[in-house]
Amino acid sequence: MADVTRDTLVSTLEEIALLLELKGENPFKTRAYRKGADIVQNFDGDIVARAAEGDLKGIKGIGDALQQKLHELASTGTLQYYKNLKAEFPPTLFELFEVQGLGPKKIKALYDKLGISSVAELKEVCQGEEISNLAGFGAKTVEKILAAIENREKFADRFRLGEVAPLAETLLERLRDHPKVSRSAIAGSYRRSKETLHDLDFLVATTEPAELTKFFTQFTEVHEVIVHGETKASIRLENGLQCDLRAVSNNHFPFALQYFTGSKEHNVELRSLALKKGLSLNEYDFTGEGDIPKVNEEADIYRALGMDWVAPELRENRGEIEAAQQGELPGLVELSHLKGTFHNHTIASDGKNTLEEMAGAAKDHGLQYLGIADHSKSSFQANGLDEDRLIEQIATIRKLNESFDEFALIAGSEVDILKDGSLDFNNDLLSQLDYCVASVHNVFNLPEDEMTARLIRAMENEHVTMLGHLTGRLLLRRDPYAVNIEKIIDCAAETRTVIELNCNPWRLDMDWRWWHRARDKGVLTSINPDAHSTDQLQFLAYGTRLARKGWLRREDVVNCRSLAGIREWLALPKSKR
DNA sequence: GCCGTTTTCGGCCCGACTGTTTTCAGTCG
Repeated sequence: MADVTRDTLVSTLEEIALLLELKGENPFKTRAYRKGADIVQNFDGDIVARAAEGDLKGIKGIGDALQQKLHELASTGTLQYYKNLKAEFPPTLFELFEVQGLGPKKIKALYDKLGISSVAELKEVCQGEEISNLAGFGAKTVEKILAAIENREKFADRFRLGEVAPLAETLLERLRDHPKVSRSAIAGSYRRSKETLHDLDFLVATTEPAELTKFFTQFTEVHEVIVHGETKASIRLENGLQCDLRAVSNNHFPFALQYFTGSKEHNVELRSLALKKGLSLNEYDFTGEGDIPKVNEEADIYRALGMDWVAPELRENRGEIEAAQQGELPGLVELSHLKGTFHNHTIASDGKNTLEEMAGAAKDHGLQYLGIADHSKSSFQANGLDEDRLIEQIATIRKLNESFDEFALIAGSEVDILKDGSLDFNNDLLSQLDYCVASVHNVFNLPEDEMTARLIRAMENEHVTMLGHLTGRLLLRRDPYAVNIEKIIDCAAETRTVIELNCNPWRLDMDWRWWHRARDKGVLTSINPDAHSTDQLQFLAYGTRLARKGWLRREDVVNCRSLAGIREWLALPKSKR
């Protein structure tokens, strides 16, 4: 039987939705599959196991038909309904959905009338005369399709949060500084702190919307203007990133901010709550028969619906609405709560800065302590330290600490977890350290049960304080290695091993979707930048955003403790932490 | 295909923008 993962279920439902669209099926049926895919994607729990056991009753949005199909897929590895649908169209046809401006109707027309079933064929036909005979495909449409094909080849579809954040803030500042702008924000998945983004959604409050959309399309970074209207414009920047601007009145701003922040699922819930109160909610206003609540800022909208304001990071329809109604939203961790951090490198291994420079940078960030965790000897590609060099580094750190006032370096190691789960250093040496981060840096391709056992063995070591970058993923580059995260969380709770939240924008690992569950089992985290240079301490900001997204509070994050507090905590036997 | 404190049938979000359609369809978010 094929290995069915959550991703298998999600992508199958999404493909069914596309196929049904191509067949011109009832759009609401299509939507039901797409919604189902979303529910499976975001389900908090082992949805694959539940599907395999046929235990999907009571999940809103997954009715009888989807339950049956998910069960068949999870328990047998295939889905006949999907196979039959898929057989009706050539497999390459799906590529066409990646071309901006092409939807199901146009793709169907291209396929039915001209037999186009791939991007290569589309490109060819667009360069000839034949396509102009097709209704709805005029000269401009053809030109746009060719440009979209070129963009698809040239630009990425998604971007890492850390890769767009500096640019996003620069552009926002430019809008904010415009004299006709009274309020401004970036909404969308950027505001929700998703780990990767498709686009940026800018929003301004202004009395002169047309002037602002024009201003926006004239930014020097613009590669092309995709749309440009009176109140809305879309541009593509030179790096391929799409940016949208909505210009609204000051009164509409809170509604637009709420609406364009999403997520879509969160908003659907909010609108249905509004309806129950006799109010209709859209991106501009409340409307309705009775009293219309006064709204000056976003929080007023939530208040009017009888709930607390929900931090944008939580707006994924994963329980935040119920919590907000009951006044039970968590007090989320903030960047300013961090008093120190672990997992940082120096020139001793593959870092760019010395101990002294890293310490100075940490102090500049207002931190009271900085944990040093250079690589261990097996990571020879990273110039990992052997036993002698590590012992020397510990001594250097102890000595340096005598020169600090109200600051300390904490001596650790990022010790490799070897293939069998044993560690790169023996316990004698590990016991001389203040703490230890254990990470996998090689043999990524073990079967899931072996990889899980490997990590569990490492966590069972009393000297392992925390697990580094749990899945080894590199966002948009390398998939996570196979590991049973539920079992790792259970083991972390039992062995009192901290799971790191690695802040490197390429990693952001463990994934935010697991933190709420881990937290509820008593697992602690450490927000670690994995800094290889002084400037990478800034990654703490990304990690904090993702920790918030995972519902984490100050008390769930060990490096929110003061220097005195963390020393006390580290001095405890692991089982008492 | 999903759902139900107005419904087990009849609804299901809709506005902005573009292109080609002489009054609106398709796409996107």
